[in-house]
Amino acid sequence: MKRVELNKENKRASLLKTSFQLFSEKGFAKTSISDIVKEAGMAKGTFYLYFKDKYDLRDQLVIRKSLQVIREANEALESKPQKGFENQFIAYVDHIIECLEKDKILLRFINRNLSGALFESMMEGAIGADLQNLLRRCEESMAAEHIICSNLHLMVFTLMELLSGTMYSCILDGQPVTMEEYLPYLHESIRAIIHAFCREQAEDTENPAEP
Amino acid sequence: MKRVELNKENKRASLLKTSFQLFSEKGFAKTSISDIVKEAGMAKGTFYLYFKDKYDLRDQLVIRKSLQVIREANEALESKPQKGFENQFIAYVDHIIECLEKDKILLRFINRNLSGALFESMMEGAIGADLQNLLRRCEESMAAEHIICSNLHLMVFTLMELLSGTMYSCILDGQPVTMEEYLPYLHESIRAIIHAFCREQAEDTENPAEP
Amino acid sequence: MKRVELNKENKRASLLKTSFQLFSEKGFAKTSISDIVKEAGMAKGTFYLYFKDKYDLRDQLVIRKSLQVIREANEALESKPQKGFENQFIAYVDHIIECLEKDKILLRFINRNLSGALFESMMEGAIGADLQNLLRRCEESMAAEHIICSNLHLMVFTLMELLSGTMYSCILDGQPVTMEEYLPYLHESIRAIIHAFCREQAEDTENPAEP
Amino acid sequence: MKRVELNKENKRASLLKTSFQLFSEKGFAKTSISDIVKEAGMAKGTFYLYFKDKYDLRDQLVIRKSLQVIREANEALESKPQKGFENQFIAYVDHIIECLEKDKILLRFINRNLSGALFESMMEGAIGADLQNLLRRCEESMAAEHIICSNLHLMVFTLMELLSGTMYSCILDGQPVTMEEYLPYLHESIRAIIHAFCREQAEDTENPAEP
DNA sequence: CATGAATGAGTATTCATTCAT
DNA sequence: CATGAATGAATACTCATTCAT
Repeated sequence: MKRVELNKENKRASLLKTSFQLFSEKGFAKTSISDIVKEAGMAKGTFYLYFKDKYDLRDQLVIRKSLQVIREANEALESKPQKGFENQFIAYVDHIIECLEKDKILLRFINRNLSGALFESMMEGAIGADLQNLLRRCEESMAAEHIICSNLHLMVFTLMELLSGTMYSCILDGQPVTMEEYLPYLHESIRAIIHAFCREQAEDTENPAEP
Repeated sequence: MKRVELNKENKRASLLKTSFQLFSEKGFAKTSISDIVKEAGMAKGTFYLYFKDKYDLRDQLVIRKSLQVIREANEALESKPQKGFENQFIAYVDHIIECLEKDKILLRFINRNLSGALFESMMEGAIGADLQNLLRRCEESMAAEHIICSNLHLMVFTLMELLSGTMYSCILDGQPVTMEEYLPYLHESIRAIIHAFCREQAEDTENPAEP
Repeated sequence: MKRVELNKENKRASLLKTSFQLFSEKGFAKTSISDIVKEAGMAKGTFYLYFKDKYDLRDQLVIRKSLQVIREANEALESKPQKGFENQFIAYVDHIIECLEKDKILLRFINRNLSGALFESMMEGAIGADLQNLLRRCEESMAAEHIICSNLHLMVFTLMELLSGTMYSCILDGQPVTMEEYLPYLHESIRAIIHAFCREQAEDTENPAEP
Repeated sequence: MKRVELNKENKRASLLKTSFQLFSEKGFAKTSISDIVKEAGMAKGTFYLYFKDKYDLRDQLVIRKSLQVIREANEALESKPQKGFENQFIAYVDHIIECLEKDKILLRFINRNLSGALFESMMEGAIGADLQNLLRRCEESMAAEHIICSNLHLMVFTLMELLSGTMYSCILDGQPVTMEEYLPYLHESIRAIIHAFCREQAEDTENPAEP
């Protein structure tokens, strides 16, 4: 029964916003549709005009929020380009960390609610496109720098799993150390993995760009 | 007196086993206590003689199952000792992977239900002791090989986060590749991270403590 | 809009009526919410749209029923005014007795369920206002008759405790005698207590009775 | 699981004592047999060796506790005899008040749990005998003082109802005043009621029992 | 579009009571 | 006598979903 919440105009947005708050506070399982509509200041029936059920709402929420993080990281990367593939990648990672460190609730939310099934469906939507984009840009950078990667997909996968796991622990729990303390080690680990996957192309003269 | 004690332990074991099965099949949220006791063939009230509630049951389950994996890996490691710290660690990881690849349900269960709060409480129990043990053994190995690690704790943290994230994806979803395909890359990544954290001690005799 | 409001009030009334019946028949503790809604012909959930729980329902019931008795006694008193404070008070008491003798279930219900805590909260609501009214009227009567009461509050308290205790025994159990038999003794006792608390104002000459 | 509570010897007494405490603290309805035996440090089954059920236990408790109060008042009265029937009665009342003011828990317990049905059954047991005793003593006192009471039973009934109602309010709730403040008014009311029921016998010789 | 009253299946939890040991 | 594990009926309460207005 809070406000009338920008009445009319944008009920869907209001429901998304309210439910994000409640899911973060009380968790998904303990948040009822009743709670959401009461907080959003509308009637129960209205919920079903916009979402199929609670799960539908959650999934839309995860997609929007994840997309938002990735977009922000992309934009930040474009506005401040780095020299060299390795540095670019690390800058990208730092943007994501910075973004989620500012919005810990979002981090917790994404981590809690990002199920495998949903993740795959996201990969075929806008997020997938964005990530394809990222991969392509990586390839370009590496080509420009004459770097050969044994398996780009798996390298990104490895790096992303490392990032998401450690980020969650350090940012949210400060366990085993805070993100600030961990960051140099993370950077080193990332560089080490990149080196493990990549090698520089042999001499320019002998190998004139893959004949 | 013995008969009765035995019977109790059977009851508890039966509840744990049944609920593990149901949680794995239908998920924790969609499994009711009714389901569990019906499947286990006992009265509802009996459940409450052994567990405080569904959450208590789940936590005990996670602890038992996790402990089991770690113990198995420890035993396997002891029975087949490896040469060198790096190889030892990789063998340890391989044991865990092997163990969870055989029991995917267990992997899914642990990953789904291992919340941060529970994890920390586990670290103060038997599992914590086992992991302390592991760390100590690492230290001994490294000392014996004159390897200096910049931060052993954070190295193990990094390696474990990498392992658990990739393991979940590859073993359970086969995404982006199967574990079999990913394994060589994982090994390389592990070695790379270890190298990033460690360096060999300078000359044996002279070694004037970092000149 | 009106139809719906009306329907709601009917539902609430139906629950109150049904539960009063059941509480009277089987007692509060042995009446379940299931019983009530079954008897009232509605769904379980509907109950919780109108009352917080069984205790809330009971309290609302006690308040309504008590108010009803007091209101009736007030109305009866106004329609048949008596001469003199003492007679007025006795007439008031007789109205209450008459009213509860006709509705023994109500008497039993009020007596059983009127806890101290609820009683006090009632005293701050409509019932309190009604009783304040009664006290004020008593004061006026007494002033008009030049009667001085050493402590009006305590007198009414004393009389009411006497009334409620004896009423319950005599009307409901016929113990030690029926109300009919006891009534003259009750009247005498009331008069005696009033005399014990009050005395007539001194001599006419000095204070010529407010001419 | 407290102590072993004077093990063997006196389980019944232990159960009575423990349950009195718990009933007083949490109320009868919210005290379970589990609570009682746990607190008394014995097994559930043991309860049923001594009491039929919770209601049986409560009733025995009420009887014992009530008897105790009456006995104490009787003993106190005998040890400090008063001059005159009226003073005797008031002394008796004061003893009861004093006794219950010291043990408010007991007062609350008796008031909460003394149902009409139980009361009657008590009247046919030891308590009834004690009260008969009291009545007989009253008659003797009055005869000795040449006082004639229009109805001794109803007078005692009236006085007792007045006493119990006001005592509960004043002692336990301090409402509308404390017992200390109320006591003089109570005494006056009692004397007034006694006077209303009794009159002194006219001259001894000339007045041969109401001509 | 929006409402919110009504539903009733479903859930966790309690507890008096029994009975084999 | 004493135990306490086992029972399962019973209870309060929740909540996603529908539908008449």
